Amino acid sequence: MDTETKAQLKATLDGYLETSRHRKTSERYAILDAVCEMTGHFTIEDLGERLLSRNFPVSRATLYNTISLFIKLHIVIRHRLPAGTRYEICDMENNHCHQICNVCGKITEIKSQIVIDAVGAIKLQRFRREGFSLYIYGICSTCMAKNTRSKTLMEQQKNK
Amino acid sequence: MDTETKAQLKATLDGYLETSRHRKTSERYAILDAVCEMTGHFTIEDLGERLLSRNFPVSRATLYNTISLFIKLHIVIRHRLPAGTRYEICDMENNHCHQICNVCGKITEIKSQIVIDAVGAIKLQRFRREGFSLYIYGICSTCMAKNTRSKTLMEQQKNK
DNA sequence: ATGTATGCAAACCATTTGCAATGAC
DNA sequence: GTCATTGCAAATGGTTTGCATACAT
Repeated sequence: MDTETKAQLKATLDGYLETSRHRKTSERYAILDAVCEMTGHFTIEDLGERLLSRNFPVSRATLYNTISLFIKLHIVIRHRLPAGTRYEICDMENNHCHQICNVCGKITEIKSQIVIDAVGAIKLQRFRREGFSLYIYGICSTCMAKNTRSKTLMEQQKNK
Repeated sequence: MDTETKAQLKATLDGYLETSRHRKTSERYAILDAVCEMTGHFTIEDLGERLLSRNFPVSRATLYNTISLFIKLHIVIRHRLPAGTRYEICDMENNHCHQICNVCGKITEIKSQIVIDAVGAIKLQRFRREGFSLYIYGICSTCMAKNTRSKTLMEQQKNK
C-alpha cells in the first residue's frame, strides 16, 4: 500500500479517536499498520500472526474489538464467505466483486465498471448506500478439469 | 409456493436419491416440505420449529445434513449475512440481490434485470457460473430518521 | 441381512464476554 | 486519579462429529 493511502487511514483513525474522545493506544496503531501490510483477504488469525512476527502480540479480544472499529470507520470490510470470515482493506469506492469456486473455494477479485454502473443505476427507495459486495459462484477451470465426479466445497471441507 | 415448483423440487430430490442410491427417508421429504413453506430467508432454527409445529421433530444434525444436501442440489441457497447464516429457496436463475441496512440489519430483496444483465456481461476466464449474490449495504430511512448518533449493527447486537 | 440415516450428546471453533490489571488522558 | 482499554480465561452459540440405534433397501 502506498504511503499516502496509509496516511489517510491513519488520519481517519486519529480523527475518530480524537472527536469521540477514545484513547490512542499503541495496539490500535499497530493493528492499523498490520492491516495495511495485508494484501487481499485475511483472517483475524492472519492479522494476529502478522503482529506477532513484528514482536507486537495482541490478544484476540483486542483484535476483534479493533477490527470492528475499523469496519465502522470503513477502513476494512468484512466478507462472510463459505470458507469463513475474511477481511479486506476498503478501497475508495467500497465496491467489491468476487468470483468464487464452489469446489475449491478459490476467490478471484474482479473489476467491472459495468456492474458498478448497473448497481448504481438501481433505484432504491429511501436508502443511503454505503457500498456493495457481489459474489459470482461457479466452478473454476482447474476443478472442472480435475473432478469428473465433482466434489462440493462442503464435502471437501468435511473431509479435511 | 405453487404446486408445480414443489413437485419439481421433489423430483430433483427423488432423482438424486435414486441415482446415488441414498435412502428416501421420511425426514428428508418432511424437511423439503417445510422448506417449501418458508417464505424469504430462514434459519436452521426456523426450519426446526416449523417441523416441530407440524409434529415432525427432526434433530439438528439431520437438519444440517439435509440442508447441506439441498444446497448441493441447488434446492436452497445459503447466505452468510452480518446477522448470521440464512437460507432461501433457490429461484430459477439463482441470482439474488439484497439491500441490507448496516444499522438495523433489515434485508430487502431486490429484483433488477439491469444487474442480472450486467453481471452476465462480465467476461470470466475459464469459469462456469452457477449464480451470483449481490449485497448493497447502507442505511434505511427508518434508521436514518431515528439515529442521529447512529449505532452500528454490530453495537446493537452486542447490546441485546 | 446390510449398511445408510438418524438422534443424542459431546466436541469444536470462531467470536464474545467478565473481570482484574494496565495505561492514556 | 479516573476510567477506557487490554489480556486472559471462561462462556457462548452455531455447526459438526462419534457412536449406538432405527429403518430403507
